[in-house]
Amino acid sequence: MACWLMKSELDVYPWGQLVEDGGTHWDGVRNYQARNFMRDSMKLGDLILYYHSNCKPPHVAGVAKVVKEGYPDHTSWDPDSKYMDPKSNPESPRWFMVDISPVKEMEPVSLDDLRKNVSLEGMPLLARGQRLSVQPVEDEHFRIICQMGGVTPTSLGL
DNA sequence: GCCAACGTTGGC
DNA sequence: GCCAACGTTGGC
Repeated sequence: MACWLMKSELDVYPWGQLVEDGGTHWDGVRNYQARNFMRDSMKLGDLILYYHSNCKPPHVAGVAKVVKEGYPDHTSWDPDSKYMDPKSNPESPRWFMVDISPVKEMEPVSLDDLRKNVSLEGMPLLARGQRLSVQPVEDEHFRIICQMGGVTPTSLGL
């Protein structure tokens, strides 16, 4: 099983909304690297750190999991969607998404706390200038962040 | 609100 | 295929 981190802007789709909805399809990603992860790499049951960006402070808010593997993002050919891409269509979809569901809420772990933890050095999230909205997380880093948020990794099967 | 970083676009 | 211009992300 692989581990991931997904960013959501706090005022766009917060963790609480994911919990309320019971899950969601992760539409609207329009970056090739992120798309490739969702289309090719994310597998059923993979765990995800749910990260709130564009807020003070930015933080990890919970753990989610993949409940449906990559499939075409239909909003990419929906003329009413702000994510519409004229180069995508049902016959030749350009963009993909996965479905995720909440697993466990955690005590917020701020970006600053992540930066202070030397065990997390090398995490892509902490690299200068990075802005990938879907990114892989090493298992060990995942476990550490869970613990920082008061969640026991073994309770997640890690 | 600023701006650094970086991805994409499009002229050549 | 290069690269300047432009748009977006996202921390600060």
